[in-house]
Amino acid sequence: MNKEEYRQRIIAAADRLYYTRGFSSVGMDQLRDAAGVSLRRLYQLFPSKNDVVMAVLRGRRRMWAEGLDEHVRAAGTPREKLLAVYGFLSDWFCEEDFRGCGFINAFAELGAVNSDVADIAREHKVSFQRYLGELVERIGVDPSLAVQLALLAEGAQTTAAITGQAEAADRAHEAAEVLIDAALERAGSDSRGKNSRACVPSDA
Amino acid sequence: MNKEEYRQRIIAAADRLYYTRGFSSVGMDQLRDAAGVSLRRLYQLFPSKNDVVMAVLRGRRRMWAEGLDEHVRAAGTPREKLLAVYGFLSDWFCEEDFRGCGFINAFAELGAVNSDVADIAREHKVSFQRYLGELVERIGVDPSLAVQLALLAEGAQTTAAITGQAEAADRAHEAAEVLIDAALERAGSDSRGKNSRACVPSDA
DNA sequence: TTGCGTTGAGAACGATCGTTCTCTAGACTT
DNA sequence: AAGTCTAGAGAACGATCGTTCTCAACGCAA
Repeated sequence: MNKEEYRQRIIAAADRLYYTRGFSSVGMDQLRDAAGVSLRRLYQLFPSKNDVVMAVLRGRRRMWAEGLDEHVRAAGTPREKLLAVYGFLSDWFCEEDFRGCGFINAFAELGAVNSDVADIAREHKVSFQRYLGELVERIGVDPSLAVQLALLAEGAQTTAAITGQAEAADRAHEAAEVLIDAALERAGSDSRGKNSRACVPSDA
Repeated sequence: MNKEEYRQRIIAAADRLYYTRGFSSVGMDQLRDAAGVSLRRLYQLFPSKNDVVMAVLRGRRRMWAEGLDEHVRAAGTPREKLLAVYGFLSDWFCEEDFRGCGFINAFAELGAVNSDVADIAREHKVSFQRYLGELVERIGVDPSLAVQLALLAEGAQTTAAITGQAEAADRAHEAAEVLIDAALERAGSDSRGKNSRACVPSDA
């Protein structure tokens, strides 16, 4: 087992522990036990706990982006791709140990006293908005739709985490349909002439 | 200065400290200094730190509900009342020390290891949904609109907190308008006959 | 085999934190 | 004035935690 394999073992164990119990309530000793490595090796690979935390968050960022993109790519039309975001959320919310967005949690717990954590949380959220922005661009509607859809997704994450309602993803999906279709209608009417509040079928 | 005044002083100081720095990074000594009371009196009024935390959260729940209701009552029509929620959020997000929803933060930091905190966070979110539910009921549309509007509000809170974009409230407001009007249209067409996807002016 | 570098196990250290205790000074009662 | 109760200041205690250190065991080259 080489250095990189040890790193991954540690990160995987830390991710599980930190996600389910929070960062500050998991000590390095528990992490050592869970990862099955010695404290010596742990500190050799990660000079401080903050390094573990950041490695976990970076790993989570990558996993999340890849999982989302995979889900979205499987969808057909641009409109379906946008809606696939909420399917991705729904699957995630139904996982047994779901406990909200790791970056929202990290920001809430450490963001005020740890700017590295605050930064990566911000980057994660901004890049999600950007990702939605690219999908929105393809259907040629106002970019502000991307922010609206992001708000629904963020809200679904915190709602599902705190209240336990995994259906939040479905409500977000329904709302997203309405918002997308309204944006499409508006784009359609704008391109055909100003001030005409046209009535276009929602599956246009 | 009587017992109750001391309690309020302590809760006010704790609220400020906990909200801006998180719960676990604020010690009882700092709270003592900020509140200007002796450690003895502090423990006399709150037998443990958890009691302070819970008192802070209960106070925040009341303040939040009152502030929101005040804002909503000032609005005229039921539709405007629903939209006033996002005006309330906008004002809040622009406050200098805004750092997200205190209950989301508390849940993220302590929810996994402190069921009192998890419970009050859940209660807060559920009662917000219920509050929106009552407003939605008055305009006679599908109750699921309340959940959708709640998702927008929750999403705006985390987005504004993490990315610093106070405009999230405005985007949520715009999205809420679209969702409300779509629900009104749907209710209108349902009451006039089934399967007629009628085109009703959005200010109906 | 001897010597050297590495590793694991876990003790040790220093800091922090929640909580309690001590000591002292002042207020109030009789 | 003497005694009693209360309260403030902060030391002290015990636990926890991040981090480092010790020491013995092991692998391995010469």
